[in-house]
Amino acid sequence: MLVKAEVLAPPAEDELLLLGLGSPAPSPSLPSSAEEEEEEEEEEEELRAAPPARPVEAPGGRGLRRAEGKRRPGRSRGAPRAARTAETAQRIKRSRRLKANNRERNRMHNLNAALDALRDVLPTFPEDAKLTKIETLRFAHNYIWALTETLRLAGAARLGPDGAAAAAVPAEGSPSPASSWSGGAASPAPSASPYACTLSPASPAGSASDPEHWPGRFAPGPPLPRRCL
DNA sequence: TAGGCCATCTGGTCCT
DNA sequence: AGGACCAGATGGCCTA
Repeated sequence: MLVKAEVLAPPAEDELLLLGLGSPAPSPSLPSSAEEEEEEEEEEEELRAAPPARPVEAPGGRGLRRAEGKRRPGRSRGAPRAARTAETAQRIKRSRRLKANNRERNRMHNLNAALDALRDVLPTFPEDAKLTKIETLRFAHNYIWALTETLRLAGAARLGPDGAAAAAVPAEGSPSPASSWSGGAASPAPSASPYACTLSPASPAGSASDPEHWPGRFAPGPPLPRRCL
């Protein structure tokens, strides 16, 4: 998956253009590590091109005073200072963007890893069925609700028919975890058996008349979802 | 082929 | 200033 995305990621031609770099042999399919390397190189290039104390930005070239005695050879052929400054600014901007992209990518990878961890603790059938992100979240929500109900019922049974509310268990009528789900849609009906199909993400999710709780392939009744059911 | 899902990029906003 | 977070846009892959 990750590999696919990275391999198929379009070559950042515009980046190279913006950077004004020659052609650093950009393979159309840059693995992320290579990409990062390239970015680091860009960073270095940037630093080389525009170190913080670089006098280019200083008006009047104050910073050059030091070397003012001898004119730097060969510089005269370069782009005008203003152009170079603009180019440098653009490079810095671009570099920051790339860094931000990297962080964002990592952030999403972490998020996906957490989602995978969540998938791992959710019972699915067949075993290797992979829930989508939204399915995972909904299923987890419903699953927690079902477990909570189990505890509650078990507690109630232990305390006898009088039904004193079991400690640490949601009292009857208290909002189930689903109460704030799907934009405040009603929680799973207490009367509905949440255990009818615990292995299905669809199990306890609200009443059949609640479309918010039965989205897409989780909708009750035929057709059966291609996964998990 | 349309629609769903996904990864990534991007610019904006908020926080430290 | 820089990083985290977020939402919109985009494009690829897959399935019905």
